[in-house]
Amino acid sequence: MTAALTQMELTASQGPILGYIAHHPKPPCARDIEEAFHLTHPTVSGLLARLEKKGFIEFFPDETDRRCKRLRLLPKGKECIEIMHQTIEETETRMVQDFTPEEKEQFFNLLSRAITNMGGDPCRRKPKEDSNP
Amino acid sequence: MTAALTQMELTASQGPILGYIAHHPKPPCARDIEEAFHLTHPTVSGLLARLEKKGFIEFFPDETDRRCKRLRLLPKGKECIEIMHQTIEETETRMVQDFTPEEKEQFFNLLSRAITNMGGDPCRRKPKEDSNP
DNA sequence: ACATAATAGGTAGCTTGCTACATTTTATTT
DNA sequence: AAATAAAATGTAGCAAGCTACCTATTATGT
Repeated sequence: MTAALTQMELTASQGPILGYIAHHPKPPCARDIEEAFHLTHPTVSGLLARLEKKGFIEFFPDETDRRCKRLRLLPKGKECIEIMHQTIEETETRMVQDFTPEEKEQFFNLLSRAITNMGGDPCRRKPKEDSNP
Repeated sequence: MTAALTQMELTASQGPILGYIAHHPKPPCARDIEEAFHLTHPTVSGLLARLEKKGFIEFFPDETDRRCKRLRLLPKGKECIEIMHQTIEETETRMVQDFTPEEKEQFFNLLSRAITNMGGDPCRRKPKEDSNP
């Protein structure tokens, strides 16, 4: 994934930010990103400043709240989203390439429980079902 | 773990470096740490400089090779090792607290294979056997 | 209505990761 | 033996994480 991002002049941290903006129903503000990624606001500030400087995103003012700066992708940013999706699918497939369907099921269940035991978010997304059962 | 380290005035990166120095048969040099942790030499340089400044370690010259600076723990550094060991054991126990022995076995096997599939080091240490089987 | 709280964001300065380039010492080659 | 290559480390400068403190705006409480 990092290799794919590097080719697009993005870093491992910047890529997921673009993904978040792309999939958010309404244009998010910096605060939304802080919560989604569990980052502090100075960190997000810097990330967004660099994404703006490189022409992936732009800021625009919220209509009612003059404190918020809303975020949207520029065309250069939108181009990256599909490539990121492909890369995620390829990578996840490879990770469990030699697992049987039962092993996949077991693995994701046990891993989710271990993450929960450590106090983490279990997982954002369910693993894909096998297309040939 | 980070909480335990913070109490000792160590960061999450500095703690494992102390552990490595403590368990290395001979006093290591910066190069050994680069390889063990897959870090670049400027990163290691900075870490060691801060550990030295805070009095956890000291440098001393290699007897035959004037390029190397060997590393050893100072008393303040040695005190941290046992606390780190305890913390690791407590944390690992908690992670799989509600797993049956069979689930533990399965989990570590599947996780090792997934890591291998991603091109990583499978694991440095085997999970502990149950003491009451 | 006005004082106070909470919220969104900015800036400074630190640690830890990196790449790229320079220096010193040791090892190799011819 | 001299030239060259390899190895260990240093330094500069960037990205991305953090805490701590500041400003501007909005929301709340009396």
